[in-house]
Formats: sequence, structure tokens, C-alpha cells
Amino acid sequence: MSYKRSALMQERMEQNRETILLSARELIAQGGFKDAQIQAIAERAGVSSGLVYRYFDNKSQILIEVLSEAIQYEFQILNNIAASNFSAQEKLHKAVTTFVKRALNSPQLAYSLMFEPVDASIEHERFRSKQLIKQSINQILAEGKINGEFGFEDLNTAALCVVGAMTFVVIEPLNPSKNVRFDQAYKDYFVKQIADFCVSGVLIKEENHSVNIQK
Amino acid sequence: MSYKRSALMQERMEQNRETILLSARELIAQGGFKDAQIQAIAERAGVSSGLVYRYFDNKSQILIEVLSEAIQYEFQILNNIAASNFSAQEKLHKAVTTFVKRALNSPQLAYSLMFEPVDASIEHERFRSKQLIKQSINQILAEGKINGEFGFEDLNTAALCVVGAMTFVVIEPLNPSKNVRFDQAYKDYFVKQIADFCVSGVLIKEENHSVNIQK
Amino acid sequence: MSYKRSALMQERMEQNRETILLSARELIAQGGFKDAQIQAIAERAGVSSGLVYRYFDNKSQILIEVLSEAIQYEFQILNNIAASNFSAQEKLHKAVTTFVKRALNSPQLAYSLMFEPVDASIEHERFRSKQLIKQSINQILAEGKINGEFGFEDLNTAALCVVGAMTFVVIEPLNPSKNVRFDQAYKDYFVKQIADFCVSGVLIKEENHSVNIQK
Amino acid sequence: MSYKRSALMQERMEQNRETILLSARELIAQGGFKDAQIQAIAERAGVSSGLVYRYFDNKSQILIEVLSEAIQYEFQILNNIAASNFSAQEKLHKAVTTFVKRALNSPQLAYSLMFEPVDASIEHERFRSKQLIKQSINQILAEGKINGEFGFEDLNTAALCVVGAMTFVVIEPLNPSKNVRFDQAYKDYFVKQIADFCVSGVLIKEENHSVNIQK
DNA sequence: CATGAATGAGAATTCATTCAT
DNA sequence: TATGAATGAATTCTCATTCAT
Repeated sequence: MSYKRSALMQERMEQNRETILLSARELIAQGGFKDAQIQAIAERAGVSSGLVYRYFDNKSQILIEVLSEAIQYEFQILNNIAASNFSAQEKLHKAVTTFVKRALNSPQLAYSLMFEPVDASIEHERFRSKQLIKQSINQILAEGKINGEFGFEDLNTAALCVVGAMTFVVIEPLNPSKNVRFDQAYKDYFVKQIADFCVSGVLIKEENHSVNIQK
Repeated sequence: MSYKRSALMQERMEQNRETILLSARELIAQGGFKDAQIQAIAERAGVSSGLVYRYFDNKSQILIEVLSEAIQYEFQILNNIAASNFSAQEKLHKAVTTFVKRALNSPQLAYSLMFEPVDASIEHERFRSKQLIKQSINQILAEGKINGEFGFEDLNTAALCVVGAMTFVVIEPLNPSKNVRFDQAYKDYFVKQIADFCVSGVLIKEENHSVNIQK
Repeated sequence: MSYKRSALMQERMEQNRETILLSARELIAQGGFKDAQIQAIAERAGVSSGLVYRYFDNKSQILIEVLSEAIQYEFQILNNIAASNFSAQEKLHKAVTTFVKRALNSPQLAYSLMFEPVDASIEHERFRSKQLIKQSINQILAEGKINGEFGFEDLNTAALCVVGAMTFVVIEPLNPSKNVRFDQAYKDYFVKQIADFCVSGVLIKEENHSVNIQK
Repeated sequence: MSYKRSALMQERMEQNRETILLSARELIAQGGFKDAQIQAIAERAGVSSGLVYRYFDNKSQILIEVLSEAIQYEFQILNNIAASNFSAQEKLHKAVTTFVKRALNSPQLAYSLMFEPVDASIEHERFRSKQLIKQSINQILAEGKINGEFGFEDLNTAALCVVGAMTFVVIEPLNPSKNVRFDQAYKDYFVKQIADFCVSGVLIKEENHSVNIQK
């Protein structure tokens, strides 16, 4: 009997944990970290605020978990693309396209995960998360470099640029004034431009266009 | 007599105002907006908290001023580049190079100015500030498009990508663990890569490399 | 089990709410609204300042509740008198007597409720409260006017005069120096004079005593 | 020479003092004591805030002086009426009429002087001021009592009632919602009602109307 | 395990008063 | 005498975290 209950308990606990995380994630997606207070998270999860502390040591823990979970998911998607059989530039194009498209669906979440500041403990985790994303891009870029598709010099920097472009474009439409909810057609066009930009950015160039400019 | 005093006072006040702004700016540069509390600002400026309110209506005012002052300066620099006599791609290269180089000197500040969320009143100002930066890039891109140097399709999106790349790379070194203060040589190399990336991203391409990928 | 606790909790919370209100009321009764700060209220109630905000949205809420509760009570008393079977002048006499007698027990409270200025949100509630008092008097006066007992001309003005007299006499003993806590006998005498005055003020007069005086 | 300057100084100082008081009075008349901050007073008076402290020990001093000056003036007016050659009831009628009419012209000032709470030091002065007003009324009432015009019992209480009625009616129109700026005609009518009420309140009554009511 | 009442450390802002000039 | 910059105590409200039940 205590067996059975224990199992049920276990299950319920897992469930609670998930519900809390989901609740936190939704709140962040709506209003950023600043709207994800313990009280609000608990309420939305249908549990007491006290219970939250059974599952998480403190607020940061929750945020960290939401963060890493979300990024982990994106990471897998990107990784799958990186592991596919396309050419490097095709992979890169697809990676950027996919990431941006997905992120555009909840830009506030994307912004919070990538940029919104919180305390140091989370910042650390965020860094790791971002590294994952960059790692996927890195992999694709490295492959392209090796097989001669890409012509950039510094792998890491190129990856930063790609990640920078593809995250920035997502959070920009967040702007309060500019409530341009673009339609699907434009969205597709928009996303393609970005991917094109990123691919172009790393392709082999005929002649070296880089300019010598002294500051 | 009251002449001289007035002048001295005037000077001292100007100085106070500057000191407070500087203090705020430094605090932001160290720990972001969240560390720029009135008390802290005042203390660092060597004045009482009450005095701060002689010079600024409220906290937001201070932050806004720091923000707009900083961005305004960068804007002018970019604008000068945009107005110079180089080719569009040279300008773009120089713009990115300059911006990144400068921003690398206080990445936390750059981060706060570009990304850290604050209350609505500041957000509005920040939006305007960011627009300025993008506007400069826009101008260069538009020119290059017209004279056939650049081959992107959507001006606005291209600008977003450039700004995204050039701001993201700056905040990345922020991460807590990786305190790699790279030396000047690497910094130059780093910056050049980024500019190269951005220029490549918008250049005319021989064949269309963009790939048709269905999701 | 969770049954019992809930009930106990419920009770304790109700009690807390009441304690806070009582505490506020007592502070007001001692030193007026200006002495009823959150900190002081909480301390006197034996709770933390934060807890106060579990029960009330903000300070104004508390004051409003104290105000309206107190006035509501007086209003009911006056209303009962107005609804009784006495003659209008008997009712008026009784109303004034009762009000003044009760108010004399905590004149500072009476003063604050009737006169002490506060922010707009409370002012609005106070206005409503005062209206209630006046309304009771109005009712009695109207009745007396109709059945020929009273001879005033303007109902509203007469009510103002009555309310003015009966509230002012209460706050007068407030003055700091003259701490004359008169005995019960004098109090009764005092109260009767006031009621007499008010009744006389609205009674039918034999000849018109009003005098033509040019300013 | 130092003679002359001293005289000029003296004069200027007197003037400053007056200006400050006037400024305070005006501010109070507009927004009550709460709007009469040192800074605001000084500004309106065209002097520095520091200078205010040359003429007054502290803020309370100023308010006290405004208060007593204003009341003193009203007192004289009432006193003149009390000293005139009319009958007591004519005097009373006139006194009330005059007071209310004057007060209606700046009800906020009247309210502040009579009711708005401030710190204890002022409260004391306010009491004295109010006493002056009551004293005038007292005098008229006493006279009427002696010569048989008036029939009240307790002089002091009757005076309180009169003062209560005549001050309360003034502050009532202050109410925010009820912005009835009555015209001159109604004002006259209004004022007369009040005076009538007060006179009736203290007149000899044919039969004793007072009712025996046990609490 | 679950609850949610209770805590209390902050953080922004105001304003009488002082004092160097 | 006159200035007004400078001070800092005081006050409201928020929210992560604890703990009795």
C-alpha cells in the first residue's frame, strides 16, 4: 500500500514540478522575468507558494531550469540540423530559418532567455545556454570551413555574428510602439533575408572585399 | 562679489550634475541599471540622495540621460562615417569596426543601453536610441544598395542583422566565467572579422546561394 | 485536519484584519490621520508592515474603511431615530443629542473623520460619509417642514447648519490647553443645549425676526 | 549714512516679512497648509528659502502668523459689529452674515484656518484664534441674554453652536464633486438662511419646545 | 506533502532646515 | 543681509523566503 501511494506521490510530485516550470515559462513568455514572481508562478500552477520551495531551492533555480530547458530544446533542433545531410550552407540557412521562425512565436520569451538580466547565478546558466546555441552554429560553420564552403577566418567570431543576427532580429519587434505583427508571408520573407545574410556573411568571397581602415 | 560666487556655484552645480551622471554611468557600466539605485549613485557621486533630486526629477530621468548621451555620441560617430567619402562597403566596415571597438571598452554599459529592460518611460527613450544606431547603418546600406555595391533585398532586415551582429558580439564577452580580456592584437583581429562578416552579408553575390528549404 | 486549520486560520485572519483596523482607528483617534502610518499601525497591531498589505491594498484603503465603518455606524443610529415615531422636533433633538454624546467620547476621531484633509481618494469617501450624516438630518428636517413643525426656508442650508453646529461643538474641546473633561452632568447639560439650539434654529417663529442688514 | 541705510534696511526687512506672509497666505488660500512649503512660499515671495529663516524661526511660525493675522482681522470686524448700536439679534444676524460672506470668498483659506490639522504648536495658536471669533459671538450673545432678547441657557455652548454653523457651512462647498459656484443672488439667500438659523437658535421661545428624551 | 500567513529588508521620493559663500 | 545648494530622516509599498499548522 505504502508502495502504491509512494508511486502515486512520486507521480504527483513530478507533475507538480512540471506544472510549476510550465507556469513560470508562460509567465516569462508573457511579461519577462520581472513578471515571474513566486506568488504568480504558484498561483498559475495551482499550488501554494510554499510548495514551490519543495521543488526548488529558490526562485533562481526555477528560472535557471526554465532557461536551460527551453534552450536545450532549441539546441536539439539545431543539432539535428547540424547532423543532417545537407551542405553546410544549406544547414546554416536552415538553422537560422528555423531558430528565428520559432523564436518569433514568443519573442518575449526569446528575449528573456537571451538577454533579460537577472542575478548572477542565472547569468552563469544563461551563458552556458547561449553556448549551446553557438555550439550548434559552430559545428555547422566548422564543417563548411573545412569543406571549403565558407571563407571566414575566425570560427568563434563568425558564430557570434550569426547568433547575434538571428537573436537580435527576434527581439527587435518587441518594441512597444512598433506593434507590427507581420503576416505569415512577410514573416517568411523576413526570415529568409536573415538566413541569406548569415550565409553570405560566411561564404567564400571571390576577391577579398575587406578594407584596410585605420581608426 | 555675488557675481563671483554665483559663477563658482554655477560651476559646482554643473560639476555635480556631471558627477551624478558619471556616477550613474559607472554603476550601470559595472552592474547594469539594476545596480544604479539613487542611494548608490549619490554615494558614489559623494552627495546626498536628496541632492540628486535637485538635478533630476526622478531616477528614470537620470537613466534616460545616461542612455541618450551615450548613444548620441555613438550615433554621431557612425553618422560621420556614413557621411564620409568612402565606398559604401568601406563605410559599413568602418562603422562596424568603430562601434564594436568602442563598445568593447565597456561591454556591460553597452549591454544595458541596448538590452536591459527598464520601466516604460525609459524603454521609449531606448527605442529611439536604438533607432538612431540603426538609422546610421540603414543609411550606409541604402547608399550601397543604390550604387550597386550591396545586394540584399530588404533594407530594414539587413540593418537589423548588422546591428544584431555588432551588438551581440559585444555583450558576449560579458559572461562571468570567461574573463578573457583579449589583448589588443586579438581585439583588432576580432573586430575585423565582425566587420567582414557584416559586409559579406550584404554584398552582391555571384550566384544566388540561398537554398530552398521547406520546414 | 486541514479542515480545522483552515477554520482557525480564517479566524485568525479575520482577527488580524480587525486588529489592523482597530489599530488604525485608535491611532487616528489619538493623533489624527497624520499619525496613522503603516509602520505605526502595524506595530500597534502587533504585525509586520508587510502583512498589512495582505489585508489592504494600500494605506488609503485602511483609512477609508475606518472612516466609512465609523460613519456608517453613526448613520444607522441617526437613521433609526429618523425612522422612529416621535415628532420631527423630538427626532431632531434626539439625533443631535445622540450624535454629540457619542462623538464626545472620541473627539479626535470625530474631528479626523469630519475634517482632516487627506488625499483625493479618501476625500471622496469622506464626502459620501458626510452626506450620509446630513441625509439623516435632511430627512428629519424635511418631515418637520412638511408637517408644519419647522419653519426654515432652505432645507439643505438648514441641514448644513445643524450638522455644522453638532460637529463643531465636538471638536472644540479638542484644543490642547483646555483639557476640561467635563463630568457627566455637565456633559448632559451641554449636549442638551446644543440640541435645543438646533431645534430652535429650525422651528416656526411667531413673527419674522430676521433683520434687514445691508453689508 | 549708516543711519540712512539702516532705515532702508529696516524698511526692506519689514517688506520682506510682509511679502513672505502674504505669499504663505495666498498659497494656503489656494491649496491649504499642505501646499505652503517653505520653498514655494519663498519662491512666490521672490526671496530665497534661506531668507525665510531670517524672519521666522521655522515653518510653524509663519503659519501661526498667517493664521492669527487673518483671524485678527475677522475678529475686528466681528468686534465692530458687537460694539455697534443695533439690537443683539440684529448684531448676531449681521455678524454671521458678514463672516460667512467673507469666508465664502476664500473657503479654502477659511477651512485651513479653522480646521486643517498641522502640528501641535500651530494647533495651540489656532485654538486662541478660534477663541477670538467665539469671544465676539459670546459678547453679542451675552448682551442679548441680559437684555432679554435671547433665551439660551449656556452662553458658551450657544456660541459654539453659532460658530460651528457659520464655519461649517463655508467649508462644505469645498467638496470636490459638488462644484456649485452659486451666483450672488443665491449666495445672499444662502447667507441669510444661516444667519436666520443662528438667531432663531438663541431666541426666546414662547413655550419650551425642548423635549425630554432619555437615552 | 501542502498551505499561505507572516516577515522584513529594501528602494524611491519629499521637504524642513542648515550653512558656506 | 541674502542665497540656494546640500542634507537626511521619514514614509509607502514589494516580494523572496520561512514556518507553524
